[in-house]
Amino acid sequence: MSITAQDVANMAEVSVSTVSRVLSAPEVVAPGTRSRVLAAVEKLGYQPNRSAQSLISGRTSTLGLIVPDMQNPYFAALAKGIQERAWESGYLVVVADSDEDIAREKALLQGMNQQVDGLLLSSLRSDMEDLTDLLPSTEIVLINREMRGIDSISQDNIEVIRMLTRHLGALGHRQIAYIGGPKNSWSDAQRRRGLEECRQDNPGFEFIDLGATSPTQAGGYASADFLIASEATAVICFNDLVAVGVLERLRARKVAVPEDFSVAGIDNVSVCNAVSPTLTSVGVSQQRLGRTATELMLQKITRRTLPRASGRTKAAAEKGSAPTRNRASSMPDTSTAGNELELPIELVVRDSTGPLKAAPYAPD
Amino acid sequence: MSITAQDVANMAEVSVSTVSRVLSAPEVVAPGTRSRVLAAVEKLGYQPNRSAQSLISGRTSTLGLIVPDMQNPYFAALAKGIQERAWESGYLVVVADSDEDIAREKALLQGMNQQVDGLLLSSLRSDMEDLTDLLPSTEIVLINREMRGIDSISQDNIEVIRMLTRHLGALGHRQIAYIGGPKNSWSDAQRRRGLEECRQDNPGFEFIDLGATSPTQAGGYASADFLIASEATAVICFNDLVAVGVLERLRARKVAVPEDFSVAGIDNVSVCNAVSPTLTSVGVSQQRLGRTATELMLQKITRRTLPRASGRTKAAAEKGSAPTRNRASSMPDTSTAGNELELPIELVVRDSTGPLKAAPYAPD
DNA sequence: TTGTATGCGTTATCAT
DNA sequence: ATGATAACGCATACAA
Repeated sequence: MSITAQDVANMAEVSVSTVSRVLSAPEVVAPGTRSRVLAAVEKLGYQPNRSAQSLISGRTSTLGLIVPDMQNPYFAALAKGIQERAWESGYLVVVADSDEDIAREKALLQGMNQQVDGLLLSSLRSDMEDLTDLLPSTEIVLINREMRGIDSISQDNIEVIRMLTRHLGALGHRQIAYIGGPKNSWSDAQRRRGLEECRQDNPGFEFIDLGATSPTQAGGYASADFLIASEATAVICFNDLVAVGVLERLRARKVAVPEDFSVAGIDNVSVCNAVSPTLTSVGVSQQRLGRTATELMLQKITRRTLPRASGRTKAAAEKGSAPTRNRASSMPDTSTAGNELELPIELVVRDSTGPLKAAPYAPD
Repeated sequence: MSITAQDVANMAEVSVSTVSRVLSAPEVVAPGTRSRVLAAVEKLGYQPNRSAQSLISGRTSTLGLIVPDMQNPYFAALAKGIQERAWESGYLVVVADSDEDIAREKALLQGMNQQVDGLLLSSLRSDMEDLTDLLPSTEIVLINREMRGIDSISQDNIEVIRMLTRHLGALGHRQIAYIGGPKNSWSDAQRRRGLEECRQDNPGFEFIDLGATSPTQAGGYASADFLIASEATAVICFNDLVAVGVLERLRARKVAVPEDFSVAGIDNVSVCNAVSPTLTSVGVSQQRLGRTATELMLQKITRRTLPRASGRTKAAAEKGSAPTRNRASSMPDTSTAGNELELPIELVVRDSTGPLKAAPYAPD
């Protein structure tokens, strides 16, 4: 840490400015001196002090990511994709876990805000206001949540429901239940919109609302009994974790899957292959989603030319370029303008869904 | 970002130094001015520029974490614990994923080194040399790997094997197989030592080496056939992911668990509850391990009084205080000196292990 | 108790 | 093409 540009300058017998130039604009310095400096850099193992660079440039080469739960495989995969893409562009990623706690989320937002060039926010529960406060100071990209005026990229949850409905319909199911997620979840709201659309498009179908549950295995476990008690022959779960919980409870109650019920999850996380029966699921690759979100963030950051001597605080808030809205979708999107990013939604059919055999489960 | 201490100073009609003092040593400034400054800070929403602070102090309030795979639930949980504990002390955590790639790991080591106050390295595969190069410039804590001269904290893998052996032995098993992990894995080496110890302590037992595999579900899937072909009635898997793969393959081959084989995993990650049969496993809580490692790291960092105007590069390398070695163990540890940290190892028995019913699986 | 001045390591501006 | 010098925002030794 203690070896500075001055040390290099001494060894190469040049000034610090030349050292700096060799690293930032090599072509402008004479080949002779350049190689001399480079040699010194190499020998001393000099690496510019990032803090000093940041102090001048106002940029940290660091991105922030806030997720509700790192242990949830969905967010783990997302984080992996983000970190990967960021690293390719020389960015580090600070990952923070709000533990599904909205107060903690706000604190993280505040705490990370100034130390990163941009904030990637995944499925957060915070209000609009909390975000708009930060907006002038930090670039923000929302993942799986859309708010007007803020860039975002999300899975097309309506299409997700459509695909699942079509799949289950093709298997003969007409009574389809839905186990929902947290009430303030944007994804859940979208999925319910999808259900509504499907209800109207498919008069022969019945969609049964099994209410909300926590987006975990435990939540699914607790909801499975509602499913058994319902008229449904198939169920769509808020996410794969919930679906796993449902499978577990169904097994405990000796209900066969997919013979008695077809169970489908959403997101297609890795655990789908680990459970038995393996779980049918649909979604975009989280890693790709993460990469794409990061891509967008990097564009925003590098596009922005930072004013060396800018106006006062409030001036920055006014720059408000028309925010781009992006949607990961398998269908052409009809939204406003800007760069549309499309990610393919994959439906992966596994053992937990099958043809409608008979009447739904009825205990003897 | 653009509001500085000068702005606050102007509003409070004091000098910048007073502003700085109010925040760092409030008791040394007159109550009147103090509240005046505080009011201005509040009103302006002033937050000190971290880069400027870092430039002076040489510390970044950031920790680095390198894991081989964030998607592996083991490392996800570990990262969660680390992030949590770090946040409590005002530290952010940069998480990087080497994707099991040793070259990438080296690059990450290099790249993060200077931007963090300390590096938490989990199960890395790098050579000793690569680390000792960094040692003078960064504090390092190894997790689940021990190297002389470097602080580390790990699960007591020998005890882990002992507990599993005792458990399986109590169920009547005498032929126990082991499916190992990566060849250069420190954990795997420890576990094999544990097996060796058990072999000597339990003359009636036979331990069967089923070789190495990748530490994934796929690895377990591929190894299960060796298990079936062996004399074993029970198997200990390198980790839970491998165990899940084994279960899957056994199911595919219509081998009943635990009737025909008892299957045990190591680490007790969350997926143990999701599979069927639920998986018996043993290990320390990853989150606690992460917290403890971070605790140690924070102690190292804050203990170190950084010399404002220090000697040259090499001088720092000489400080070499006797490194502490820590081990998470359920038994008192007899290693050298310093702070011994003990974490309880939990054995969680689930459905995948059971009493030896009859002869091991033999196809009709 | 408070203000002035200096320096942290780097980049950018201006001379030369 | 290169070197001196001035910021960047903050903390601190020293002066008052």
